[in-house]
Amino acid sequence: MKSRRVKKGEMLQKSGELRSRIYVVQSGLLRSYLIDEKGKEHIFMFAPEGWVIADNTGTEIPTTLFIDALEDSIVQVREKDITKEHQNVTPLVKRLSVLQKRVVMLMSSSAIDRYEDFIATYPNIVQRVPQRMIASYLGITPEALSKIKSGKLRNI
Amino acid sequence: MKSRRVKKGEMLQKSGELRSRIYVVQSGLLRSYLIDEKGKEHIFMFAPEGWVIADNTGTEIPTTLFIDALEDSIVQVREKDITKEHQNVTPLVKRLSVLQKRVVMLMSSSAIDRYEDFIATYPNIVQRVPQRMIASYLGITPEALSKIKSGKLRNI
DNA sequence: TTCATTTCTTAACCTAGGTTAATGCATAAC
DNA sequence: GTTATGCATTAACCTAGGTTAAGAAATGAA
Repeated sequence: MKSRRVKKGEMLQKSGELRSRIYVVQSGLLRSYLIDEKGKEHIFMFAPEGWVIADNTGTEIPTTLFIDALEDSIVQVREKDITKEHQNVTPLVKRLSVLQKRVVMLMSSSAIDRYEDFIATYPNIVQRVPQRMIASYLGITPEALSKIKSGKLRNI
Repeated sequence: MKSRRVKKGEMLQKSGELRSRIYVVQSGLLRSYLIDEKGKEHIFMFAPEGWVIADNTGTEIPTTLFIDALEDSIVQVREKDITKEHQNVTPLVKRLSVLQKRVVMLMSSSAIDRYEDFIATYPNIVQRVPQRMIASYLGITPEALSKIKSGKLRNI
């Protein structure tokens, strides 16, 4: 079980790769994100200590996400095909459940509600990453996030 | 392995239940959806022949979705805890990948692009369900979908 | 069949959030 | 130190998509 030191800003995976790995974060902070056709960056998830980050691992589908470090980090790298890890279905189901909630939020909640949910769910990430990345995770612009924080945008 | 006949409109699972099952659709069409705080319905997924539909199965998390039949259907009901089905990790990973794409689309694409992607991905579902359900799946109103179809809303 | 309910579309108007641009701060690079 | 680059905020303006409402078409119930 090898661990690896990653410097802030270092890229662990690029979109389009065929052999993706699973990264278990032991310390620090990683993120996965994509770049759309217009060149815009969208953060898919943050992974602080204890979290797992991966993308299509164990399928023939090429990766669509980039993974890099937002802080100096130590990560455990699992080369193994996720489908071969019989015992680890539960984290998969948990990730499904997290993703399901994310879809639901994106479909049914305003940016304000999503922001409040984000703060409640990831209270310790808010101070560790720039505002523009939180905006990116929420699916809004940094300007809109500023409006929300200053109360210029209000839920009815 | 028991199969069950379900009449159109019949409810298979209600939000809030603790023991959820896995439904494998053999014929017909199921959907899962949620109802938000404002009482609005949001379709989470459609499941035609061959698809699997489930919600937090194998976790302690209560279900958040309703599941019902949009057509008379025959479904295989699996009572078994999803985590116990060692060999079936691949469908889980595939569902993760589908959900991941859904999040990405909701974050980065216009309603028009999402509609076109929906048609390309699920060509045979479009004719089988009412427009308002497609709108609900896309995260827009039926009125907005009408605008899109009549060309009154256009991508730049 | 008839009446009622739901579905789809159109139109007028409205708003959450995007875009553009300017300004003040931080970092980082030299 | 100075200069440059990136970050956050604000403001003016814009637009995708929501809301409300009304009419036509389809579906269902009795």
